[in-house]
Amino acid sequence: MGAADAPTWIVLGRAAEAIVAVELAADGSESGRTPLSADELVAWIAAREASAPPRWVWNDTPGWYDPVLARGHRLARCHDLRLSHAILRDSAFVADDAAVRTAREWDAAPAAPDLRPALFDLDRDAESSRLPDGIDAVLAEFARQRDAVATATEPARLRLLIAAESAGALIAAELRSAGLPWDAAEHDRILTEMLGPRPVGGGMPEKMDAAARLVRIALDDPTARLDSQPKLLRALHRVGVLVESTSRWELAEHRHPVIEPLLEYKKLSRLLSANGWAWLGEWVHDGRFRPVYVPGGVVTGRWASSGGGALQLPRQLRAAVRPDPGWRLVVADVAQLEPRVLAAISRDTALARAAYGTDLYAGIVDLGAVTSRAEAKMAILGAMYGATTGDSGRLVPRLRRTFPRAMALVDEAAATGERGGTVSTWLGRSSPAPSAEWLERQSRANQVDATSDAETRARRDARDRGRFTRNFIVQGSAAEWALSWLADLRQRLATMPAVPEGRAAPRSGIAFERRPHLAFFLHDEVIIHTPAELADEVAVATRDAATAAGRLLFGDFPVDFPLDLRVADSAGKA
DNA sequence: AATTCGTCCTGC
DNA sequence: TCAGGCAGGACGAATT
Repeated sequence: MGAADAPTWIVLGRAAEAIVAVELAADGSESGRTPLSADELVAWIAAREASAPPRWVWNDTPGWYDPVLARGHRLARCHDLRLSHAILRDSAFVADDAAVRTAREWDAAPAAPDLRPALFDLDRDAESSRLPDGIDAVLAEFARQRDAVATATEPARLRLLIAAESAGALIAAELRSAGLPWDAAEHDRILTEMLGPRPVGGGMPEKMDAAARLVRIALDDPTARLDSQPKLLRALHRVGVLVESTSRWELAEHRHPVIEPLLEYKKLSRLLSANGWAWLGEWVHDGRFRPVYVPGGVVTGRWASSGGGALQLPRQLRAAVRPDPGWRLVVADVAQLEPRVLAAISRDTALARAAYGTDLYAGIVDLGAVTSRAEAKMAILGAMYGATTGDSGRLVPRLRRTFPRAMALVDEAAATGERGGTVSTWLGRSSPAPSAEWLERQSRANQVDATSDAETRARRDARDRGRFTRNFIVQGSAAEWALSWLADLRQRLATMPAVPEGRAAPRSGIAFERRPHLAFFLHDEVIIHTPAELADEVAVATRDAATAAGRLLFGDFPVDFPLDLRVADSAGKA
């Protein structure tokens, strides 16, 4: 079959006793149907991908793609029906009466990460996945989704969003497969340096114990319990440290001999419990940290993670992120992504110009809106998060004069949210409707006999929701840019040469992991694991992908996305 | 005993 | 690290 005849989509689903692959032409008409046994499925997928990559359509990416990855194959494109459904169901770009909105059986929450290759166990009970997987149901949902996009007010943007979201699903699976190269010995060294040697019998590490002893001396209580917030609070009160909480920032405001060792104890205790030896043993195997990424796990479209705290790795441990011998890490993050995205989606050329080719905050200082970089940063964050008081809130009005378009967009988003309306990101992900309780409290507060208490609460609810919708359009649109960046970069890396098998980590027989590949993603940062000789080429590709993502989403609007990028032997600060 | 809630700290 | 958005994880306390 020549590329001209290649199907646009191949839809996978379950039939009576097997799996069936249905090929669809560009107009949606069926052009082929192949029954497949579980055993032959992966080989068939790989063969079809090799001839002319279609867009694979399936109910949920991990169930179908993990077994393909495990057998060493990578796929270029997919359409993830679950993720796309969640977007289309709520999108304000989609017609109110679109059938996709009422297909409730596709509302399944992101499945708890199921790492077993359950898909190919034809006898598994329906319990393990509540998502439809029968081929007729899958084809019907795909048709509903294509119809919803075709009749939407912004079909091109929704197509981009669905493609980016689906690419994210592939990337999440590949990130987990490849893992983040992790030097357990270096991690152990850091722990030993900070906490003391790993205790053999389950006791407290030396340096933590030393800090605890100093705290107990200062508290004049040899048996004080430091891990119980209420007990610690009472002990502090007894020695005259009248804090309301035991949080670090409040303790730091007091002067007392107990403060310094207590802060030290809390720091070490946190390190031990969150990322100590237990974490290392549980999450790092064969030199890789493999968290579960959850694309679309956050309402705004950001990814969440489940297990291992992948999105909260403390800075002090990043030195343990190390490439394999002969390999390098390319570590890149976008400088001030969200305000740049705000400039683009509001078409605020003044803000874009302040950011262009430089440090955005410095650019704002140059415009005279504020007098220091620190003020610029606080003002911008306040604008995006809805600060009304304090230093940040005080600075926001100055931005309103300097960047009226950008500020009008976020202010309008907040006003819409306060009224109970929904807002949408650049590509069309819409905020969820307010809860029934929220609406109930608003309407109760509007009745003539409303108590002032009810009015106060409703007002606060409304403001909370306004801050949410204000931030939603910025955070969500930034997530769309980041996904586009990642998807573009992934395809560039896929064209780079693979090194011979011996040059990759021993565990990795997977072909794409023998060429430069994504190893970590965190909102606006990416880490690529690459053979050393390709590192410079990867760095260029990473920057080019950022430029391409900006063009794809914002056309020729003059906003740029400069990267802080370095090639390194460690993800820790050089 | 098991589950949920609150506090604290980490990341963006 | 005061404020103002989005998260996850550990742990102890409260609830069932």
